[in-house]
Amino acid sequence: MNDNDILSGLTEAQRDAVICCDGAQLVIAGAGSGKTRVLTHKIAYLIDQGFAPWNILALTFTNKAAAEMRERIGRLIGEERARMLWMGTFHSVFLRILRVEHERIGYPANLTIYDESDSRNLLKNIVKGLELDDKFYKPAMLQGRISRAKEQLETAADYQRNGQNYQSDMRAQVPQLGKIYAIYEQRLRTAGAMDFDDILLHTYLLFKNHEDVRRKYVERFAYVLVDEYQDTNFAQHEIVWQLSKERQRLCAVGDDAQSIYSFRGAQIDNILKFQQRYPEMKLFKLEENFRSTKVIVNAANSLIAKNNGQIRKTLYSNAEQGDKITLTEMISDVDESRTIANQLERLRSKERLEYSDFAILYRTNAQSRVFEDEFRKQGIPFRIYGGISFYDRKEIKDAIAYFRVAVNPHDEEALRRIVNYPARAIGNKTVEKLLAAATEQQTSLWNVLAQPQLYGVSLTKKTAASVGEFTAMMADFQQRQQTENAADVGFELLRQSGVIREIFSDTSIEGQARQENIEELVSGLKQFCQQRQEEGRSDMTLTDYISEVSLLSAVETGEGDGQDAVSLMTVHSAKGLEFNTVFIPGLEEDLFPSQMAEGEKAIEEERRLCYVAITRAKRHCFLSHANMRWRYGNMERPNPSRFLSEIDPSLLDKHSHGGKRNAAASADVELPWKSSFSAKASSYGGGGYGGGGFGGRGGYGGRSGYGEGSSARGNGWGRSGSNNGSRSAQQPSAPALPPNMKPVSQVVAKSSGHGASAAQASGLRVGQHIIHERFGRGEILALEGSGDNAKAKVRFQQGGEKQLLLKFARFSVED
DNA sequence: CCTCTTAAACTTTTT
DNA sequence: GTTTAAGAGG
Repeated sequence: MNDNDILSGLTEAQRDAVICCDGAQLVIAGAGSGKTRVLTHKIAYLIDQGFAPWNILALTFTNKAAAEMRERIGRLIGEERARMLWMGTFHSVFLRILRVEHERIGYPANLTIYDESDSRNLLKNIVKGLELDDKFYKPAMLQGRISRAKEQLETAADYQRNGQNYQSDMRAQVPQLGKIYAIYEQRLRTAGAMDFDDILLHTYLLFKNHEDVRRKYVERFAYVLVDEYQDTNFAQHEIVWQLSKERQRLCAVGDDAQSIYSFRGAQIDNILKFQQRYPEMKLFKLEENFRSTKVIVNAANSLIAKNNGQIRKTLYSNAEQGDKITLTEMISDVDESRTIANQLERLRSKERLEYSDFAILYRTNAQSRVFEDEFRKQGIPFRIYGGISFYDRKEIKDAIAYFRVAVNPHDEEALRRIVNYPARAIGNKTVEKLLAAATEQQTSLWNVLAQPQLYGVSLTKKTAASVGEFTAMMADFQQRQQTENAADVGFELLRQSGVIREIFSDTSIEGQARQENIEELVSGLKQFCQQRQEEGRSDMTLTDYISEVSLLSAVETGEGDGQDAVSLMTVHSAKGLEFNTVFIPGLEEDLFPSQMAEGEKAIEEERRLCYVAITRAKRHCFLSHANMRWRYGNMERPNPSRFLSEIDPSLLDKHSHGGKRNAAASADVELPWKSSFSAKASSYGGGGYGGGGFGGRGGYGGRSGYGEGSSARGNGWGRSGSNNGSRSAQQPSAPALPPNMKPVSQVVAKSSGHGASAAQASGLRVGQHIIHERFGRGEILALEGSGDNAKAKVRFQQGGEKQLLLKFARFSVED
């Protein structure tokens, strides 16, 4: 391997960034500009220049990114050498270091990691112990505030010293937070556990308080590379500085336009601060996008241009112009999923694409549901990324908790989880008693459990026997796991503890799923050991396994990437990926941008998120928004996202479906393209996307019959008057309502929202006969709900019983 | 001490 | 609509 091989195939801009190895460099790499290519080739180049692989530290944001980079580097310089690189996420690399240097920070080498739910449990427990009101001291909120402090490298002592924190805690109605933080920190320490933020905080403190240790790692890491620098938080920024300040052999790669993690403490201006901190640094910009068509790049540019304060750069594409971006207005979320499925199939056969060329990128995981249903119905293979992770399942958490206790018995959260699972007569009361003693005497729950009498806890004979048996078993495994491999100990532990018996005695459907999960976990253990054996490594104890598994994210856990399937994932998970065709549904206010996004800064982040979504597409991009969406068990009528009107309209091809917002909801927003759609939209009208949709979730969408031909069409929701004149061009056949056929919604609308019952609001009563526009004659069986949710249960002469949402249902009362 | 029922909260993104 | 937590009863 020589320079030419490494440098050939790079553009001039890329090559410049690769071969500059003196002093700090900041590479601003636009979406699709070959960022990973620069990083991998640069590492190969460094090794070619004489750097040893084990002297190079490359930090990424996700394990997946690290694995992919390692593989690509392996192809350049050979796998063996690639394996020797220090490459991984901030958390995994520094956890590894903390284990080695544990004595310096007063932690055991076998420290375990608390995930968010562990942390939250602990906080809940602390709040309870302090007898504070958990209405004000909400665990999730406390966790957020403590996390933010840790990201700012503030220890509990620092936190309490800083008066501003107290002010802010007073305002948030949690004046005791400083105390809680201090106790939290102490309890973590007693448990030999760290939360995610601690990994960074303690790394920082380690380097800060132990200059010799810092020097050791400065020596080791002759060259430091950081991917996705825009996603680093303050702690990460500082640690990088600790490691690179003398030699400044540092290369940071990032794109401020793709910063989407500020909610988690990422500071976009770390990139700006980078220039101040490393004044000699050289700036490189990669502005040519090699991924997407001109249309897609320009559309993304037009959107992101609405943001202030970014590093100036102009992303451009030399690829073909490409098709316009399709923007479709959908009737409902179900209509949206169906339409997208159809668009997908049409494009797939037209361009002979694979399913894996497609991705559905949504804002929230909850949105995956409708697509799941629809794709299953149509037989479209799909794969959902994220959501409930494998490691979030109860049975897996339980099993892992056993592993954690075998590794680190003081791990309180894990211990509490398993001490009475499977049931072994160590009930809540006993645990409470033991825990109280442990907290009071500043020791771990395990210590008290192992020697209750020593800590002044008296137990009944029976309980004491159970406790003794349990602690003896776990103590045995704590010994064994130090020498035996993870697969053997892990399985034996699950068997001996009774977990296997417990899981496999349940033969219900759910029970079988749990069995499969446990089997998968065990085979994962085996794989873990086998792989390391093949690599000639000796680190395959449960400790090694646990520390790896605790830092995996949902997106990274599943396999089956080889299957030909459509990818369903959140925009966040899609960062760094690319697809031939991308669908972005749910572009609606309060969804994308999220309703949680308050203030201009938050909106800008949502806009960057949308930018990320669009730039995942290589050739085709479909945007859509629905006029009705089922959320939290309610039907909502969202407005189109502001982002849609921010994209250069000349790059959009706008379509609309029949169903329209009703008068009440549509008066406010006038879509810019409302008046323009006409001819093109009709091509969508013909299919089967007609009206379809009355009443509850079960009723609308495919189930109760869309595609009933023309009768259903044009009879969508509340197309009454004020809405749109232009529509008539498309649907001239929309009949005027018969005089007596008033949508009840008009009645309901007046009195809704004040808890008026269905009966009160509509003036309807049980037993009345009605004539429904589509379902015909029927009798009201029941009225329920109130306001917008008022529903009537109606039995129709043809078509059986249906739930009608009075707000939308169109019928008349039979005289 | 366990299990079943009912109430409540909560749904943005993740190392 | 969903999952999770607390309460009552066995």
